[in-house]
Amino acid sequence: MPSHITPSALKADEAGQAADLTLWVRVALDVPVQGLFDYCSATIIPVGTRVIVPFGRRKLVGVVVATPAQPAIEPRLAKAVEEVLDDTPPLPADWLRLASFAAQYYQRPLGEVILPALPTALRKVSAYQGKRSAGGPVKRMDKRARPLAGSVGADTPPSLNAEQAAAAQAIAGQQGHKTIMLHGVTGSGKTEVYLHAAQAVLARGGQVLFMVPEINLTPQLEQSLRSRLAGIEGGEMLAVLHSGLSDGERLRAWMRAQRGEARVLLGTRLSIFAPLPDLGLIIVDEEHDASYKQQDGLRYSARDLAVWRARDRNIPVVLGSATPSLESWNHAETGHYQRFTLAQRAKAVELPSVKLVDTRRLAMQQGFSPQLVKALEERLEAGQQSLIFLNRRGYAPVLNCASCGWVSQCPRCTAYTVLHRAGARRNYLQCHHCGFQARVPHACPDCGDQDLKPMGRGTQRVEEYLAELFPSARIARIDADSTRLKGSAAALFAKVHAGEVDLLVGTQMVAKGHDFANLGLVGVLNADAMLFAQDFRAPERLFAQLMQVAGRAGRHVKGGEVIIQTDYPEQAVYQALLRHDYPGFAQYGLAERKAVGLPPYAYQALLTAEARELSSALGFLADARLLPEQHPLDYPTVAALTLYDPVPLRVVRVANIERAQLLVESTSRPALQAFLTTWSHALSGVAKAFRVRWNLEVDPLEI
DNA sequence: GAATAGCCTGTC
DNA sequence: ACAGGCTATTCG
Repeated sequence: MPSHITPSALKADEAGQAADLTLWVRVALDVPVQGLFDYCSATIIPVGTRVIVPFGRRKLVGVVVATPAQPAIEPRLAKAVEEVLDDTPPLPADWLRLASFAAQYYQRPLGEVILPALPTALRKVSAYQGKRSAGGPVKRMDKRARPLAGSVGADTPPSLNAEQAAAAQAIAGQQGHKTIMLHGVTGSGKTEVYLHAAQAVLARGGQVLFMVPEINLTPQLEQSLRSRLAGIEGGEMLAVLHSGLSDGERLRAWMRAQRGEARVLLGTRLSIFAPLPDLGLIIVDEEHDASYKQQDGLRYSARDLAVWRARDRNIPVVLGSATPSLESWNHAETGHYQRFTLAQRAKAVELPSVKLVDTRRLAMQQGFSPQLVKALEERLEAGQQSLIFLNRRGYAPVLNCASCGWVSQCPRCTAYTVLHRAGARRNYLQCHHCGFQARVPHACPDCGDQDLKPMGRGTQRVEEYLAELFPSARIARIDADSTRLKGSAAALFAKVHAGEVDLLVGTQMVAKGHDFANLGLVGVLNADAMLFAQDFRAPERLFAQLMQVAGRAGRHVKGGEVIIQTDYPEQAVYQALLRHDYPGFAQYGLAERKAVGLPPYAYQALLTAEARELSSALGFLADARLLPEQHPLDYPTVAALTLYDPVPLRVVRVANIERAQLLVESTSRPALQAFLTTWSHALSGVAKAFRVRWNLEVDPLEI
């Protein structure tokens, strides 16, 4: 891709031939139309520059991606660029390469990748034209720029143990591209390795991109990065980028990254699209985490793009996790990634012991086994904290009529409504798929019986039961409901850290990041529900989640303990957890995947259709499936390509929209890619006829 | 007969 | 996506 005007156009210009005076730019626009749009310009506009162009009856911000000698359309049909937005430097060539790779790989028009990747102010015409635009967003930002965050005391890096030092040195000394897997249990000190390696890269003038799954859950990381960087030299070297920022803050962080003022960018998945001219190292912490996968719009994997970007820029990338994805683990096993293992906990506290409680023949009380209750008592007496982990919020997952069997169903979704308690007389039923809320009926709507019973339990009910069991214990609940208000999550966590809580009930929110000093026991309820989710990745996710939640116990107290209640203690996942044996679990999981031809031994894409009628969604998918047979000449001959039967989604109706999907699979990634390119272009035509919305996801995480 | 919802087309 | 124009349809 040329980064300047082409020689032929320049020659013509010099020669002064009237016909050839015009310069041409090829512009990417955020419209769901395949292709790029050519405009003429009187001045040279470098590739990577944003421009305002007329498009139909409106104006749009676009990005110049090429400067062709001749337009692809009849020259007199082309319009002229209206305004060149040069308040930012042109987007760098490597950034454009990343965007066009993502567009190709995820089967999207280039403009639909490039423009949404920019801060909103940089892609809105109204930010540059009109009454409130004074000088454009960048000038306005620079004008009101104030010094960022007060100074932080520098801290001295702790010394590394032998394992940490080996990993840090390998990363720091790495010349050129390499993907390094850092496999280390919770508390083994991965963060220290990242920080050491990052410092080495900073010292030789590189920028570091540090990605985490969710930034709000790791405030400690931001703090330690800040204080560590303060020790290097003056100035504010850290920028933070995530979706929780306001538009202005986001623009600021983005500009500081592009201008090279920020030397370390700490961010969530979207930060993979930040321009970083001196990028020298990418770190992907908790690389297995599903948050790296964007779930709407361009469905990219920030982890996979990080590996691509690092290879493209010829720099190292570190993938860190206690429970790597099987995809990454397989790359390490086959030698594509270099693996470092941190086997010891850095602070010399041993791993918590894991116990499986076989619940098949036990008299359970409100979901609690006698063993778990006894263990809770003991920890209470010892003055230690306990955590009950349950991945189900609300009071009870369904309300049920004891006499006729009626269940509380969402009128808009094929799902139950969940019973929530919100104080006396304020209980309600809520659908966790569409948000629908209803009052709790006094009597069964079908038979009028007043005997309506909550079935099963969620965090609220567990909290209630614990209060009954241990009346003097101080209990807190942390889930999406109790942390809805801004600041309430931080307040709850602060109470736990301050030792004002004895028993903590929580969903996966408590599993990530937080380091509880006085936590001795973790009890896991209802883990089996996760194990038998239909998805083939369910055991992998369960293992990762339980490892993570288990890692909360005994980080500082001795004799940390994890009790998992299950009906299936013999399952490989639980057996591996007993031994803290991720490699064993991974080996087993990979063998299973290989035997049935699932990823990483096959590549997948998922076509999803949404329509008012299920028959339209299924009809669209059925026709889509027939396309390659009907037009064999258009399609590359793809060996080992399977298009499965269209099937309704497990939760088929959400908010009165019916959903179905079709899985495509191949043993060859290039073959699958070639097929998808032809196929996706043909799909829009079929979709129109069926009046469906559709989405094609490459490398889906859930199928 | 005009008001208006749905549908088709083009966007350099 | 979005705007514009076209047509089928409904209502006073």
